[in-house]
Amino acid sequence: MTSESQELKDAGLKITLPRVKILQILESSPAHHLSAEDVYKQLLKNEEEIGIGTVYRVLTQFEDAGLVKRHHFEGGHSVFEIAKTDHHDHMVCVKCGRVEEFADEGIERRQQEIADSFGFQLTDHNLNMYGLCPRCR
Amino acid sequence: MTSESQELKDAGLKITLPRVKILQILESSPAHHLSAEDVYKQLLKNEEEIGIGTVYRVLTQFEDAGLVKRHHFEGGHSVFEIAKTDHHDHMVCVKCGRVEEFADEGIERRQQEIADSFGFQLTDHNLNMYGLCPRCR
DNA sequence: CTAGTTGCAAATCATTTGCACTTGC
DNA sequence: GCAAGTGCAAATGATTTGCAACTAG
Repeated sequence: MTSESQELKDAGLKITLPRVKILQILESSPAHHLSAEDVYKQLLKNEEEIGIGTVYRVLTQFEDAGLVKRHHFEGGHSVFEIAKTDHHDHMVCVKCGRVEEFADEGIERRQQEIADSFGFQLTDHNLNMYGLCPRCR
Repeated sequence: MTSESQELKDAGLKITLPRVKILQILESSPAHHLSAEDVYKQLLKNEEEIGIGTVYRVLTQFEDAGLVKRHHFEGGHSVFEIAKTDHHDHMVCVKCGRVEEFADEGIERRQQEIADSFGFQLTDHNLNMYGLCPRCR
């Protein structure tokens, strides 16, 4: 059994061809953040007969199962990212769409302090920065 | 001249009925963050003959003019907020929806340093924290 | 076998746009 | 008066869904 199949099984999902293929794409893509359309295009390139509707369905199931994380960046469409990495934040190029990931201990700590000062019990947080990347500026 | 008219004038926008009405709604609404649909519904309630297309056009103009700030929250649609206050971030209660605004000079500075280290020229950034507020926890 | 899954196309939702008709200045 | 602004409806782009055919267990 492939590692993808095992992951699906562990997540409680039936092992089907679309799910395995989409999981492979998410895991093997050099870009960490893919839109549903990106995944679909990659499937077409691999000559898989999988509809865009199925791509959305599978990605949503993966999200529910905790296999991927969905982000709503500015600019209209959602992007999906494999959820096995540690917490990190994002810096998005508004021109070419490139996404850089970073984590900063100081910011994390300060966020917690601020939440504490308001009496908030944090469940999640995200910091997104937008701008021009070195290549686009 | 009403204060709304003056604000439009200052922003370099022609004073038209849709713009004045929409600005009034944004300023008088108890909720700080409104979707285009929210604004449209409020206009209908006030029996104004303003189309949803115009609402989107006006909100986009307001954004360009710096009168409002657009946020992309989870769930697909954008929300708009009057931009009279300085930059701040948001802490949202996932239970009651309450939104606390805060600004932290240390975090702001650190964000800029991180962007610099990546060679990014920032145009915008936002930090959203989610959790339970004191009343809900 | 049969409940879950998929492909496809049609439907939906948020948002944008083309165009003929107003309106602000 | 005329460019800018608006209403409306049709177009768009992203995502969802209904349904008959298909497949994993």
